[in-house]
Amino acid sequence: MSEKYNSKVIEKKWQSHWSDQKLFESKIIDGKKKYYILEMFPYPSGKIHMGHVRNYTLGDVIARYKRAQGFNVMHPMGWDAFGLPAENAAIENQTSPKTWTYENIETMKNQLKQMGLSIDWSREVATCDKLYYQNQQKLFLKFYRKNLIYKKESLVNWDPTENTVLANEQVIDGKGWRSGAEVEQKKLSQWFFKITDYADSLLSALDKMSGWPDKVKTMQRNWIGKSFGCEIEFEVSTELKQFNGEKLRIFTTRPDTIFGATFFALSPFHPFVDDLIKTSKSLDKQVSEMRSQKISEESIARNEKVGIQTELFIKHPFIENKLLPVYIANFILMDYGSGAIYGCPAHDQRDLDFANKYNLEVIQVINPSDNSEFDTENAYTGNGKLMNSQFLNDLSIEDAKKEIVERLERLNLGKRTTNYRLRDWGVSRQRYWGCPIPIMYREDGKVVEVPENELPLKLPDDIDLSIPGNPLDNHPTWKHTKCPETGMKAIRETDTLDTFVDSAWYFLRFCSPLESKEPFNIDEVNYWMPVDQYVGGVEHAILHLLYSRFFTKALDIEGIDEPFNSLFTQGMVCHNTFQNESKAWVYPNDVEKKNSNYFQISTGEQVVIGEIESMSKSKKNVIDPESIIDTYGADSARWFMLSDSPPEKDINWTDSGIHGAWKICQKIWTIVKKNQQFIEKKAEGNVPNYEGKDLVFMKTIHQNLHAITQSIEKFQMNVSIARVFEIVNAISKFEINDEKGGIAVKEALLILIRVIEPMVPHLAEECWSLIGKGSSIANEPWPKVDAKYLENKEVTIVIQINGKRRGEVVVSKDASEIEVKKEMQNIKNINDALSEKNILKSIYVPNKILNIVVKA
RNA sequence: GGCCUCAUGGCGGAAUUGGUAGACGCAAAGGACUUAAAAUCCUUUGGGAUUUAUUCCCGUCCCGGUUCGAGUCCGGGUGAGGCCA
Repeated sequence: MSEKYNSKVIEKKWQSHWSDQKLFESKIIDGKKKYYILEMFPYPSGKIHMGHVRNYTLGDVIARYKRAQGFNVMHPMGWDAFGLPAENAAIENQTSPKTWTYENIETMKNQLKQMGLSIDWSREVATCDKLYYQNQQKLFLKFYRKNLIYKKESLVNWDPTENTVLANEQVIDGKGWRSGAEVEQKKLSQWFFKITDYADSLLSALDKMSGWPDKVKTMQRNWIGKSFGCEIEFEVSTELKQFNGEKLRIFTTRPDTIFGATFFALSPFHPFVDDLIKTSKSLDKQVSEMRSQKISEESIARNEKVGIQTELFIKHPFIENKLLPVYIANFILMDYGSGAIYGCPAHDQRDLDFANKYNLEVIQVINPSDNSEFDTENAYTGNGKLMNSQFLNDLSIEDAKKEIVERLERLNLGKRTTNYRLRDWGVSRQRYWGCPIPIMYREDGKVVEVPENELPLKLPDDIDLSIPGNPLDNHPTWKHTKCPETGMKAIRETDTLDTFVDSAWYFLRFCSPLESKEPFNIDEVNYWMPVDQYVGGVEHAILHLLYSRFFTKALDIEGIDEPFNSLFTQGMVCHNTFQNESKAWVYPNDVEKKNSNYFQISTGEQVVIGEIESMSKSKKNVIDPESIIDTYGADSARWFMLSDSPPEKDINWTDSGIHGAWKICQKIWTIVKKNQQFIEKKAEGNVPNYEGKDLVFMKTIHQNLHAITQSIEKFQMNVSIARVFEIVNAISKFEINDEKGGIAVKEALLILIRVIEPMVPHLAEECWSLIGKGSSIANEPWPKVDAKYLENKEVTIVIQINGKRRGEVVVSKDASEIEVKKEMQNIKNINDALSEKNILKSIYVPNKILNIVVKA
């Protein structure tokens, strides 16, 4: 019994066994119900971290559980392998993005294998493989021909020192991350996917997606941001004669407040402003200053609203001779609506803040229904009746909206519209390590597709990343080509695609990863799609998931409207941060606790314990899964990830947690070992009718089996782990008195070993072979709950008096209220409580509770 | 600032969706085994009171409401977290 479970040896053994047997490779099996489980594929950044361990363990539990339930499970894995970090790493390490990426894939694949995941590695794809991006280029052309892709001018973050476009994450406090230079907003011609064509369908489908968390659906709804309102055209009136009489269009959701309009505001990025700044040097300067500040919805809501007054005025369409001053204001987004508004300070907080700052008129046009006083600091946005509004007076807001829109339409000044917050998806990246865009620009000015038979349009290997700018553009020869049709000279598109494009269809590619003619094989897709369960981080709640949904809809595959049937978003893995005296971050495994202070082991320096944050390389608060797996085993790591906290919540990594996980693995192995020969001896035989404590024992086992099954279905892995503990505790406490007891323990152990397999598969396999079962437990079906153990002949009824628990009685199942009351009379406590009281009524919930309402 | 989510012992968290609050684990304390420690096993563990038992009072962030009955539903507040290209 002193022998210990050696995870290192045993885990290796079973991993080779699974791989030799090709146990988890999947193919179409007609007539068998499929189950496609997918976890978000990782970016090959170097090594896996605890977040991956959690994500993939959760997915693996589902994969193995569904397999046991008799599903034909597909559980693939791949690599989101294009992206900026590879270019940075390549510069840093004097290597190429390709070498760096493939080396990381190799490392991380080995680490994932060490975790014992039931992955079908025969379906592995990497988005940087030319077979993958070749097909992506075909999809690009397909969408291009469907008019779902177009080019337009759009703003980018421009680093003037490095002459380079920066990604959002490379802009820190408005400065370039490497150069420290002030980042400018520069206009560049870029490719866009017309996701807005699908705005309505992406929005309305959410209502039917019951397998998605409400939180994610809400985020997507808000992101799409559908609103009803109208467009109104206003006429400019000014001394500047080139602008006089020009038309400006606005979008508003509150056309009813038009009589409260007291000013007009344009986004600094409005095309009109481009012309306006040409008229004045000082205006030009002020506007470019305003343009350099990044505008987000958050900053608009929080920051001070400032404006630049222009020489323009706007004619009010319904009030004769009324002119509204036109400002260029920092709180107007060019991307939302039409980049212009009229301001109605009385009933919009931003407008009121602005009006107060510039002493603009405030005209109340809504008479509050709650009779609240008119307030010059807080805009009234509630319900009410119109006032000060000519023909709209006394109408409700809804009626006023209808009336004004009708009038505007009749006068040809405006029209009813639906507006979306969602913008088209800009996919151009001025980078090397991405999918090349299969387009060329011919010398006659025509934009031409690269013909399909010339695909893949490959990335060149000989690039120089040390030169600032776009490496493909800098390459001496790559971009120069000829139009295959006309022989004319042409320049290739040197931008590459956003990596979100790569991940917008990988789940389709997994269905037929080796298909060479087309992006995917339609028969395979028809069998496997949609993904039954998708598991990943909530940080992808919007972009990745929305883009994937867009791709799926745009591909127009019959019968497949949505890619992911069910979605589960797991929480992050967190850990304390540590900083030494020079404020440098210190790895937690380099920290020891002495008394109540913390010290860095390598230097002896005292360190300060910081916030508990999501594990990230930059703050070094990472625990290396490799050393954990080495010390405690993959099963312990998996167990820890599943136990205690609900999967959707963030967890803190603790040493005591992993130690506890290791202990229970040892304990399970010990009790199986203890009963090993016994089980073999009593190997077969009919299940007896249990009585007495044997029956109580079997009830405990089956009730917990039932609970484990239910909680896995509900993604409550922490609860199923708790129930496994109860089974283990019950078995180790159980005393075998006779042959029946022995059979009961055998039955219990077989259930235990089967149900732990999704969580700790190596341990389960080892126990399974220990008790003389052949083959792999992964092929065994999930144990069936025997209903007879769930029913009780007797139930405990709680007796309440005035809602307070005063005792309990044990009666036969479905006993009547009269029986319960009869039984109740034997309880002194209750009799005391009822004496000299008037019983007003009693509420009886069969098999649960009896509540007696009394009055003194 | 807007939208969304959450709040239960020393800690992570359960609670059949309105019906015995605190399952299970961790930590802690006491005991057994041991020369000792580790490991393992057993016991106790929300707070308080007392007549120490089928006992009573309080208790799920705070205030109020609905209900025979609220951790769970409704209104208001406080605090924490997420998202806002």
